[in-house]
Amino acid sequence: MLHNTNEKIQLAIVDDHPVVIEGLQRLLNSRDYLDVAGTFTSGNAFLQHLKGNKIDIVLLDISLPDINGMELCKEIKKRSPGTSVLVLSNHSERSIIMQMLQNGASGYLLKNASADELLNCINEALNGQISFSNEIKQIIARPSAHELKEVPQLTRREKEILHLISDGLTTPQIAEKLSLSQLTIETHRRNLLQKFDVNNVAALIKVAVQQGLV
Amino acid sequence: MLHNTNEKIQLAIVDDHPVVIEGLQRLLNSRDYLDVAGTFTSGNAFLQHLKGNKIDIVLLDISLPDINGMELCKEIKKRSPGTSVLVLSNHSERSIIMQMLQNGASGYLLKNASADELLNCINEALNGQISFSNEIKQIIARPSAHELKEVPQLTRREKEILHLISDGLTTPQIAEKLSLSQLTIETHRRNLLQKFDVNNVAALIKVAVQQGLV
DNA sequence: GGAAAAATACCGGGAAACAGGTAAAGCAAA
DNA sequence: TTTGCTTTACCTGTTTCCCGGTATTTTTCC
Repeated sequence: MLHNTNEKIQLAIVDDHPVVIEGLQRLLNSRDYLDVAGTFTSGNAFLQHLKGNKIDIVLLDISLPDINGMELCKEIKKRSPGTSVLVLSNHSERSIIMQMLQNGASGYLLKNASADELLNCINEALNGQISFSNEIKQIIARPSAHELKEVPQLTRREKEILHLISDGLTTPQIAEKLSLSQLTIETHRRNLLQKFDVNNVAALIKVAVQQGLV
Repeated sequence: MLHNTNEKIQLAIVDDHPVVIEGLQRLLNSRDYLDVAGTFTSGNAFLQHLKGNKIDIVLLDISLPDINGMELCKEIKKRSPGTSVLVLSNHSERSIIMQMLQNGASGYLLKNASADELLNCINEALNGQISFSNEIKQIIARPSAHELKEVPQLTRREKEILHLISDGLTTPQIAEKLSLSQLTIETHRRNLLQKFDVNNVAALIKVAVQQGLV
């Protein structure tokens, strides 16, 4: 995990604002254990670079001109699982932070984080750690009322049918699989829609996935 | 955040195994800044306790006899946002960890974590921090290939319609809202199903939510 | 300016889903 | 034993969705 002391950490920067890149370079070049191996203003350029070069950690903005930073993060982890992704962004929405984490980011800071905080997070991420700035930690630790909304209590059978619906099975298919009448499945569907107070399956599955039920 | 030195941290333990509770109590009672204010073998019992008592941090198992630990976590944060929830579980699946985080947990350790690690996480969580054991950090930092699956590239209109579908609007409703023909919406729906390689809206919305598209 | 992608719209048909209602059997808990 | 919940199943009717295909216009990009 931690590198030999005679071998510099290969770090890359991906941001669509050259001035941000320049500022980061100035800050990081003064650390003799870090080598700013490359800077990129587009996601595709960085992905190309990853093909022939090993990068230990990348400082990644989310808003990029070509690829969505969330997808880029995923692509980076797919192509080079050993590369740590540290998000450096102005987006402070909890849902974005959680999604970046879900997509494989090792850390997240806002662009207003201090230099010390950035370096600390870089070091922690290089040690295989999940690292956030304190500000991000407090955002994560404070879900909104919407995020804490209670889900209905489902019976065993309802859960089973909800899973099957979310897997894309139709009512006839579920009936066959469970050896039940299609009319039985229809009744269960109706009961699920009523419990979640939605009108159709799209809204049902959206809530169910968001709440971790499927 | 950090308490006065003359005031003990009120800590609670919720686990359905009395032997686990006892072991934790032995460990924690030796720390003079902690007060094990209560131990509970059921979620409801703890929620009752929360009504009249302030708890700074709770060590929470996920598998409980009455309430699902994920729902319990949500309920705790809803009723007492200032209470930190530190999950102590045998479940090491990344999806469970992420969902507990999403539901408001401030930290997560496996039950095989060392005493030092547990105490360290308790202290960090009390400082408003998100804290994990090193083992959990490595699980989070390593998403599976399934979790990194690429989502199709959607056009601007497709994204818009996908959002509306996930909000539960029907084809006629979307057509009216966007001032387009129902047949146009039908074509967009068909294209979305094809792009995601699914057969119906349930599977479509499931993937879209999981991938953070809606 | 041209090519390609995106967006719009159409057609017919059948299946699935939704909506409103009802009812009985089985199971679990008090 | 009783009560209440869960599960199963039925009925009719309407609406929506999915499936197979096609075509033209608009917009975007090279």
